[in-house]
Amino acid sequence: MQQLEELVTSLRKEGFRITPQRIAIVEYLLKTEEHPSADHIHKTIQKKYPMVSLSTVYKTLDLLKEKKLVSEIEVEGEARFDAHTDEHINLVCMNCGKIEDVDENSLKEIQNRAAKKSKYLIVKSSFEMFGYCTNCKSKFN
Amino acid sequence: MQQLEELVTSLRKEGFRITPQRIAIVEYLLKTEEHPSADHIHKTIQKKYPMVSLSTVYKTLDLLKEKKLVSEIEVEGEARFDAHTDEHINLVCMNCGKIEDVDENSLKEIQNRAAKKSKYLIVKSSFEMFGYCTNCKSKFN
DNA sequence: CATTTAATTAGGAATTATTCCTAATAAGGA
DNA sequence: TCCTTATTAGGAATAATTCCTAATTAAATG
Repeated sequence: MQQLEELVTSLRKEGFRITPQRIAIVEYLLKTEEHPSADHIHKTIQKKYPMVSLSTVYKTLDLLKEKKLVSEIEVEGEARFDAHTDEHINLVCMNCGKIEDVDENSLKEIQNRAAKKSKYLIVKSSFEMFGYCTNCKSKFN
Repeated sequence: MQQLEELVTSLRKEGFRITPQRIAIVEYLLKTEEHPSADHIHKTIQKKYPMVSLSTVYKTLDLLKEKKLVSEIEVEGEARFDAHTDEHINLVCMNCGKIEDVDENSLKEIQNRAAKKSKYLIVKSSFEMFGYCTNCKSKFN
């Protein structure tokens, strides 16, 4: 996801209104590496902007997903969001829930191969790995 | 997932009871290619065995997951199950919900690379691609 | 085969992430 | 500044999953 200014102007050009709620959400997503859930986003930005409702967070995330400005991954029945939209692997810690991104060049190639084999028209991919992060793995060996 | 008999004896050896409910669920999972949801499994086996409750389906799926006899993937807030437990790519049709498996040799290698880079201890992976299947894609071009 | 007992089940209630609904608000063009 | 209409807040509705408990039953034992 690009810079805040570019983003705002591009959304405005498409006829979307730039509200303080949207700015707060986008701003937070741009600077965090946490892969937050909707609820987490809501709680976090409420500290700074108390008047943001959870339903607005959901609605804004829908918009950003549609514009492909954020990507979504599902972890344990909960959606988590990320402004890193290139194809990458998400590593999910099964203990603390932390998610780390790992770049991997071959994903596009794999996607092409799968598309050819299956004859599906592929729109997006999601690569997840589950395990234990460096902090947590010592507890589970 | 192996044959029914092997499975049953291996579970029994571990002290689990072999109930008609569990047999029905395992039997169905072994023969279908549908990647059914818990609810779908429930509805399907109820035709043959009317006295199987949804909570038993959920509990049995938990057991099978723990024993790594089925794998789970999440699609649109719903878990779908598959007796195909080797690492593979799941192609999900965004129109009809059909899921197709595609084998891909390089997944293990990618997993190893990601583990090394991130220092995570990786337990399982999930590779999903979303798009339109051969039947549905003509409607969306 | 009858008895025992602990695992399993049915059924519904509780939980929880997400979506839906609507009146009130406010962004941005005129 | 005014007007139009997209957006929001807040809570109710929805739906998948988990939890709870009394009743059932698999299977070990004698």
